[in-house]
Amino acid sequence: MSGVKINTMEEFATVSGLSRPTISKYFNDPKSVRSSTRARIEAAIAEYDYHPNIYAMNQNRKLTNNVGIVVPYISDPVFAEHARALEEKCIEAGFRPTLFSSHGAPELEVEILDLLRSLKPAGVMLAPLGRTPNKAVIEKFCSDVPTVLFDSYLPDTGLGFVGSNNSQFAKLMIDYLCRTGEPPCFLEMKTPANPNANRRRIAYLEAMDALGFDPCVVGIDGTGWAFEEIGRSGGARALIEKSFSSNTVLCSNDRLAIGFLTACFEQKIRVGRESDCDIRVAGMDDHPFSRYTCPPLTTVAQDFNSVSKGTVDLLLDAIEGRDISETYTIFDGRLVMRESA
Amino acid sequence: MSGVKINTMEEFATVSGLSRPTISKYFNDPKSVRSSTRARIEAAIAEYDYHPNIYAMNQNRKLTNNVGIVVPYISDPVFAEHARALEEKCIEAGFRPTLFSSHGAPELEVEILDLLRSLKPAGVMLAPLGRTPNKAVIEKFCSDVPTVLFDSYLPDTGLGFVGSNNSQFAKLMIDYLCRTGEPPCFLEMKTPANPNANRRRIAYLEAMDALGFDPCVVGIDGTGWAFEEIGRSGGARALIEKSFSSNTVLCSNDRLAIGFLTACFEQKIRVGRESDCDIRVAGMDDHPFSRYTCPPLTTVAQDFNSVSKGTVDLLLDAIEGRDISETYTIFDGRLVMRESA
DNA sequence: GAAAAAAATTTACGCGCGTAAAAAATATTG
DNA sequence: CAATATTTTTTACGCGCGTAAATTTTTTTC
Repeated sequence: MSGVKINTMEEFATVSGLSRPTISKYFNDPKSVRSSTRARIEAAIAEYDYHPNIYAMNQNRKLTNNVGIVVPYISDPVFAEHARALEEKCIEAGFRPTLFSSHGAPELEVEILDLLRSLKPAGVMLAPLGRTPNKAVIEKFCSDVPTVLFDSYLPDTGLGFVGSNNSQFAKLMIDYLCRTGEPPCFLEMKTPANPNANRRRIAYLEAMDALGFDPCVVGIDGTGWAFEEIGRSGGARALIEKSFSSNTVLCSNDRLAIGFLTACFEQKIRVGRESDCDIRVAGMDDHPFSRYTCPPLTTVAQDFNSVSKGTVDLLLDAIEGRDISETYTIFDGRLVMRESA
Repeated sequence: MSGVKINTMEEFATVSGLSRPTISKYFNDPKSVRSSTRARIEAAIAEYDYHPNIYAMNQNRKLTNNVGIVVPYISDPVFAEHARALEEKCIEAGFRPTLFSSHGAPELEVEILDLLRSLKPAGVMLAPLGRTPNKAVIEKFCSDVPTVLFDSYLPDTGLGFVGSNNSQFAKLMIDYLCRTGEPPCFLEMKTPANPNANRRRIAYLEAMDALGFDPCVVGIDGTGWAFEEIGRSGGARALIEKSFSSNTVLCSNDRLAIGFLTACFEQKIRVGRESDCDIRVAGMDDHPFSRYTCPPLTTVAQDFNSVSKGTVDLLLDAIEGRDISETYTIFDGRLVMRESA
C-alpha cells in the first residue's frame, strides 16, 4: 500500500492511468468495464486504498444501493434472528443494509420511515408494528419507496408480503396436541402487540371447531413487549383461577409460553407429556431459547431462512425490474416436539 | 400542507421568503437564527414538508451527525439491550444512530469499520469482538474516527472505555455463594468468544484464593456464540464426568448458565438452594431470560443503563469538545438473588 | 488487413448544499 | 435618536461525483 493519500476520484483516475468516467463506471458496475481495465483499477484500489465518497455518489444517483430493514423490536430474539438473516442476504446481493428497530413505539416507527425516505433507499423490508395509528403513514411510505412487508401483514400495502402461515402453525400444533392428549386451551394476550396473534386465535377456534371440541381462550392482561412477564403473571393468575378447561395449554407465542412455564414452576405444577405431569404446554415460533426451557418447549418452528430469503428475493426482483409473480407468500411451520407437550 | 413539491433548499427559501444561507444556518443549528425567523421556517416546513437532502448536506459538512453503534452479536439479548439503550440516548441527544452487528465474524467487523469510516460519522460506539486478528484494524480505526469502546476493553484504543466491573461481578457472587453454601466451581468456555470471560476467571481464582478455598475451573469445548448449546452439551459432559468438586457452579455468563440448567434438568439433577436440591447454579449478566429459567437464575445484574449512559456521554463530550476526564469507567454489578443459588 | 463493434477519453454540465465575504437590513442599547 | 451590535441577504465558489455527447482508441470480426 502506497503512502499517498487519494481523496477524489479525479486523483484516483490519474494514479491508475485511466479517466474519471471510466472509474465512475467501474464503481457503478465493475462488469461494465473491460476485464483488463477492471484489473488495473482493482490493483490501484489495493495500492491506494481509495473508496469513493458515499455521499457524493448517492447525491446524484437515481438509486442508492442502501436497503432498510425495520423490525418492531430488536430485543426480541425472534426479530434479532430475522434481522441477522436479512442482513446477511442483502450483503451477499451487494446491497448495504441498515437496521432499525421501532422499539415497540409507533412514533419511532414513523420517524424511522421519515429518515428512510430521505435515505433514498433502493428498497425497504418492513415488519410493521401493526398498530392501527400508523396504517396511513405506512401506506404512504410504501407508495413512495419500494417496500416489502414481512412477518406482519397489512392488506394492499407495499410490493408484497412474506411471512409465516400462522393458521397452519396453530392447526399443526392443535392436531398434534389432540392426537396425543386432551385438546388445548389457548393462552394469549387480550391486546396483542403483534397482529399475527389474531390469526393464531382464529385458527385455534376453527381447528377446535373442525375437530368437534369446545374452544377455551384465556386472554390475559398486559400491554407492550415484555411477553415473558405477561405470560408469567397472567398465566399464574389463570392457573389459580382454574381458567383452563383442559390439562393442555397452547400459548400464542413462545415468549408467552416461556413466562407461563415459569408460572407453572412457581406453583409446582409439573409440565410435560409423561404420566406424572400435570399439564402440557406448547408455544409457537421456535424462539432461540425454547430449546433450553425446563422442560424444553414443544413448539412450531418458523422457517426463518425461507422467510428471509423470500423477503430479500421479492425486494430484489422488484428493484431489478424482474416481474414479481407472487406478492403474498407464507411458509409453513415445522412441528418441534420436545418434552413440554 | 400545501400540494406544491419543494425539492431544493433554494425553492424552499423562496417559498418561505428567506435566503438560502439563512435556511442552511437553520438546519445546521436552529438556535443560530432569530426566533422570529425560526418560527417562519418551521411554519414553512410544516406547510411544504421539506427535508434537506441528506447526502448533499453530509458531503460538505466537516462532521455529520451520524453515530455508529457496533455490537458483536445482535441476536444475543444482552447486546440487543445495550443497542436499544444506546440508540435511545443518541436520538435524545440529536444524533442519528446506525446499528451494526458483527455477527461474531471478524471479517464482518472489519467491513463494518470500513463502511463506518466512509460514513464520516461524528463518532462511534464499538463493542469489539475481542479477537486478536482485528486488533490492528481497530486501533487504526480509532485513530481516524472518534470512538468509544464499550463492554469489551482493548488497551490504549479509542477515546476511552465504559463497561462493567467484571472482577467485582465475580467476587460479589463468590462471596455470596461461599457465605450461603459450598464454594463454587467455575464453568466457562475454554476459548471464550468474549474477552470479559478472562477477567471473570481471574477474579474467580483471586477470590477463591483470598477466601482460602481451592479453585476448580471447568473449561468446556465449543466456539462461536451459541453459548446455551455449549453450556448444555459441555455442562452435561462435565456432570457425567463429575468434574465439579462442589455442589455449586458459577457460570461465566448467564447464557452458559441457561444451557447448563437444561443439562441439569436432562439428568434430573435438582437445582436450587433448598435442602432437597442437588446443585446450586449461578450466572452473570442478568440476561433478560434469566428471570424465567426454572428455577429462576441467581445472577449479577449488569448496570445497562449506567453503561449506555456513560458510553454516550463520553462520546458526546469528546465530539462537542468538552474535556473527557474519565477515559476508563466501569460499573459495579448488583446481586440478583433468585432460586437457583 | 480493413471494416465494424466495443470501450475509453475528453469535455462539460449539473446535483443540492456548505460556507465565506461584503453589503444591507433589522434589532438593541443608552 | 444616533451609534452599535446582531441578523439576514447577496454573491460566488467549491464539494465529489453522475452522466451525456462527441471523439478517439482499442478490440473483434470476417
